[in-house]
Amino acid sequence: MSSNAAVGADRFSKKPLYAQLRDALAERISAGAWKPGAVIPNESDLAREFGVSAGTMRKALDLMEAERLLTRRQGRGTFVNDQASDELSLRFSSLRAANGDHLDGQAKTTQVTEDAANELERLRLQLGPHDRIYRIHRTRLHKNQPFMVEHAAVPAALFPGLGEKAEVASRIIVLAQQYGVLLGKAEERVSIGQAAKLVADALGIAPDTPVMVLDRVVQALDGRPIEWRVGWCHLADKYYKAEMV
Amino acid sequence: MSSNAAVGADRFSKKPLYAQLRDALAERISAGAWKPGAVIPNESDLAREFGVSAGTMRKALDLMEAERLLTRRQGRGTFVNDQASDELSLRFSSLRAANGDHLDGQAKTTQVTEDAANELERLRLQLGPHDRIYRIHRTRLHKNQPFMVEHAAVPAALFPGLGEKAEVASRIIVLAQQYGVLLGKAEERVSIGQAAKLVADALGIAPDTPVMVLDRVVQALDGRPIEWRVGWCHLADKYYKAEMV
DNA sequence: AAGTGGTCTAGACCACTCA
DNA sequence: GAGTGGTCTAGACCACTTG
Repeated sequence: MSSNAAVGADRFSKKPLYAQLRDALAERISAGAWKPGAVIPNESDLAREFGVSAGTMRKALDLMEAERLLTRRQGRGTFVNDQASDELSLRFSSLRAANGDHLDGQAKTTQVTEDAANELERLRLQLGPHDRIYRIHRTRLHKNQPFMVEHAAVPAALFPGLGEKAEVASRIIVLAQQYGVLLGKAEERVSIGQAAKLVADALGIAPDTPVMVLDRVVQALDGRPIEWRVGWCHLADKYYKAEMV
Repeated sequence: MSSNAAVGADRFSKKPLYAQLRDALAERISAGAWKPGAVIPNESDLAREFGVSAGTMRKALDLMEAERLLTRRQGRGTFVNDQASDELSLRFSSLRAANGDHLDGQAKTTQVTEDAANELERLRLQLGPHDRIYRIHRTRLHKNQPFMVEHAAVPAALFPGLGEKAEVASRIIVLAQQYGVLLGKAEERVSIGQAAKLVADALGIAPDTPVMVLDRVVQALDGRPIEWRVGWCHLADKYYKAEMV
């Protein structure tokens, strides 16, 4: 009984109830029904609304907290995370100044173009032969000094109208939140290369200077690739920080 | 009532019961009472033994699974993880061959010496002025080609008698399991340097060739630093892989 | 069929926050 | 003091594995 009707037409879904609840709640965030920073109803109200026990609803909320969608605070309530906050928006920014600080977020977007995805882009973004992408070229600055040139590609289907926007968010995390895309994990390949002429010019270094090459794919919460980005970084007085668990 | 006496003299500990249970169970693994690969008693037996409800014991076991101490399999039982297994022992090995494979684990240990920790070592390993360390020098090989020179330092107090061993495990994860140290996370700083003469000779490259410098501190589960390692890596046809969540 | 972990329920009580 | 999330309990039932 109790007929989880409210959880949607999950006819033959084999997912456990708490996972279905998470999906339903995540959809509310993605669709904008619950805004970043807002409080959501308390556990028992939500449990009642969905016709499940409080313990099951708690398990769903705990899951979403681990996925960085929510923050729960005893005595206060449960809040929708604002991915644009300082803390969360730097989640995938691995470069650090010599003193350990994050590099500040200034960026200059030099180009946004739409095109059919080439072979490499289709491979890295798991797209089909007719899918289109936006290519974004950017230079990142720290204390007004350029330190990294970036070429990014994002599936056009996920970010409709991106080419017409006056300002494109310089962090994929912020961009994703604007388009209702929930972020999952990212994977980065770090290697050493030599600065090509265009990169060297933009960074103010000599051509063929060794640079760190950052090749990163960011996934949505459901695992779909969202962004493929290659960055060429002049590493003077900086380092790349990785954490392993 | 129910007097969690079995959980130990936790007089004024403010930790929740499930966290105290985790500590008690982790101690059994650390002390060798439960061996790597072995099955441990089922949930309800453990709950009875410790005088807690099955749900609380489950929460402790779930925690330990997330910490990679246990593996639970429906219908089979709960097993102590063998940290020396292929899967787990490569947890902190971020270097990959061009095809994405892990580099094979051959290593040649060239030196193990005991000494007082110098200033840098005390800082990185959070040691006091009189603490001693073992310094380990190693060269790692892939397909019989040396690709990385490593200098590691570990607190002598945690690995007593290490200097007298005929063979020192080449992975900190394996070494830690041998000494009953439970591992937590690691943090790595990646930068670009130039091969010093000794490094260049060991790797068979020209001095001053750009190399990737891997500066890593590995922590125990309780947060204590266990190993500080600096590696100089010739990156030809390889890359460093980072995952971000 | 017996034994294991995984899910779900229902309810009590505690710890924290804030008006 | 009212409201929130956090802990803990007790028990039912399900899904999977193995003899």
